[in-house]
Amino acid sequence: MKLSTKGRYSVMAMIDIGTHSDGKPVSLADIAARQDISQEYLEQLFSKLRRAGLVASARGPGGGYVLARDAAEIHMADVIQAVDEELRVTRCQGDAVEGCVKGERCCAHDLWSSMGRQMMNFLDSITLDDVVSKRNLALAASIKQAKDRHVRPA
Amino acid sequence: MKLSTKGRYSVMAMIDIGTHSDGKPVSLADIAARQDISQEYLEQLFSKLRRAGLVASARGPGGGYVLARDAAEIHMADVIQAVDEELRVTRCQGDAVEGCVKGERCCAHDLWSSMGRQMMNFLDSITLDDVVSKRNLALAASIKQAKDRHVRPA
DNA sequence: GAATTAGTTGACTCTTTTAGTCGGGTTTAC
DNA sequence: GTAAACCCGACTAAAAGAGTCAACTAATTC
Repeated sequence: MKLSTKGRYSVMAMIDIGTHSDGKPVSLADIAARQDISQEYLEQLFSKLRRAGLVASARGPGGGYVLARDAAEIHMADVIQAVDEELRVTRCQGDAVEGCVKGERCCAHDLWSSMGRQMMNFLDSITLDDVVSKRNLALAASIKQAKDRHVRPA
Repeated sequence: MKLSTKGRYSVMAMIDIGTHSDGKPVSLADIAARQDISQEYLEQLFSKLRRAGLVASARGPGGGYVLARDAAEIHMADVIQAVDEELRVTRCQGDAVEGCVKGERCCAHDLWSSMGRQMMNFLDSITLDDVVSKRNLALAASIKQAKDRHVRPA
């Protein structure tokens, strides 16, 4: 139950671009230095981020990466899904029933799929802009309050 | 971003006990057969579940495991934490700042800790009894509705 | 147009974690 | 006293995670 460094680093790098780009591309070398991540590893990640349409690249001197769209239109779920491949909590989720016990829908099936939806909703509700401008805390708090009203109903 | 089989199997096994025990202990051999999990592996997991005070064991013939307390008092978070050690999404969460970039609090820090809280709240809001009696779906739906009202405020 | 900067790609390696196995115990009901 | 169960630690194979390396292409600048 943990996020891999791929997801973490990608989010950090996206925040870095959001923070340091003023229209100009940001080079991987700069991100690597600021965020203390190996540049070669970043290259792998950005290859995926680019293919996912989250960043655009500029080659040559002065090149680097820029956000492919407005920071307010980039959701955390997009970033993590782009590099981490899947957000599924377990095999036995979604439509297919494979992976459940003996070909049947396992007893915990609904639990896992609710949980997956829950996390997905959370990550989808926060945009890169929220994080860059530190608005996430307030948002998360409001969600938490909403949730608390429904936790363990008496 | 996925749950290990430890967590999955443990929940399945706990549900199995909740379903098949009528006061009597349930043997690991039975659980293993019904849930299609290796008995030796289950032994490892139950060693942790027992130490966490979630189940109690009875040795000798006719022995096995029973829930250590009422199913309504056992939360999914307890089960998963018992075997999966930690529910932290990243290293850089909680009080300590180690693991963040260069000894400082990294830019995504608050995001990860909100997310951890979010998942924790979810798993803590669902009890073994909810899952055994299939009540989890309704609960999850109510949380989801509450959340939707706060997502992406205009 | 040569040099340089920087992205692009794929393969490769090292390490850690996961998922399980194995072999021995100990307790207790019958 | 024996068989059914739990109990425990060590071991291992396979997969995933994390990171490196080398060679290449594109664009800018002098």
